[in-house]
Amino acid sequence: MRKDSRLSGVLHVLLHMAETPDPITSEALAAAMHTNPVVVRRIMAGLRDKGYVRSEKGHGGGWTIAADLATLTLRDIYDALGEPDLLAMGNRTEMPGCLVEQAVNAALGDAFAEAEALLLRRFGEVTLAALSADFHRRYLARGGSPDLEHSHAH
Amino acid sequence: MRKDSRLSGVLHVLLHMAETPDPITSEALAAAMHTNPVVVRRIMAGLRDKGYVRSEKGHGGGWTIAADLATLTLRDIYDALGEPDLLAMGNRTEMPGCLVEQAVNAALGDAFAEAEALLLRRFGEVTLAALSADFHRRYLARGGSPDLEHSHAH
DNA sequence: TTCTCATGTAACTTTATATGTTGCGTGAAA
DNA sequence: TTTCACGCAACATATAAAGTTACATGAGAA
Repeated sequence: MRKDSRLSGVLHVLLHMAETPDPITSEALAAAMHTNPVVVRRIMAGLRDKGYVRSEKGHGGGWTIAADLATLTLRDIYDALGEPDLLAMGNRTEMPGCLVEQAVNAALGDAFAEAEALLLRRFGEVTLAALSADFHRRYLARGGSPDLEHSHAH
Repeated sequence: MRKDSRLSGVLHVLLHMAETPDPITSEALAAAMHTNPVVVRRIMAGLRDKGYVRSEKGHGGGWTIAADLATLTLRDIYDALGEPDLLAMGNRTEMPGCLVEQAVNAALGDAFAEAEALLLRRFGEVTLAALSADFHRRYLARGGSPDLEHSHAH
């Protein structure tokens, strides 16, 4: 299974948006992430529906943040993406008639459920404001020279 | 990404094998799991290499357990499968130059690492003997009638 | 009004991976 | 020597993320 990087991607985009009050176009965000504008719009659609971001068409249009980063958590973003699968493994069949498989499912299912709960709990503990603050810490630690530092020129 | 069910499948197979000292053919195991004999051989190959099971060719051949179920853990089986990915999500890029992405990776990476560690810890706590015992509990609870109970006739 | 910019969305392609299938070779027992 | 069963390579299928193309829509600029 190819790993799903939408959460990672959308957080990246949001933190960039947090650095400026001006709208940023899908194209600019896509360039920063080395991907396609349509991909950006696609992963942002869920966030727009939840009201976390706003999009404007036409000249001067683009994406802006529409929520308080101090209350938005990674969990909110994850949910807005449609709660994609967290685990790459699962039981072969749910609700099996075979008792052997029931025993296996019970043991694995418990572990899987715990891991998922742990992830969701962690997601719920991290606000976007905290993430942004961490970025600024790294920014200063790196010397604090101008935007070049967090640009994507490679 | 489609979910990986090899661990679930191989445990199912092992518990069936634990119910009899006689060798069981890939074909019989495949029938129990509603899959293909080649798939069974494929997921069993790693366990054979580790010495957890043995395979014999020819008449009366098939698979037998070659290890002590009381010391074999789900973690051992997981490792024998080649330690497949546990999580369906991951960071977009490892070692990014972008500080924003570094901050995102750090936050998500911590959560991911914790969840993986939790799963591996849980896997290490469950022996195949415990799994088998759980099956026998379920078997008795269900009335304990003959093999029909854990057969796969649907 | 007309042109340009930027999003919205559907449809298609690409890529990666688990799973399913076929075919043939090898060794062991009847 | 025939049959059984595994070993394994090669190919096919299914699914989902990611990338791409094309076109419609709406908003501001000229």
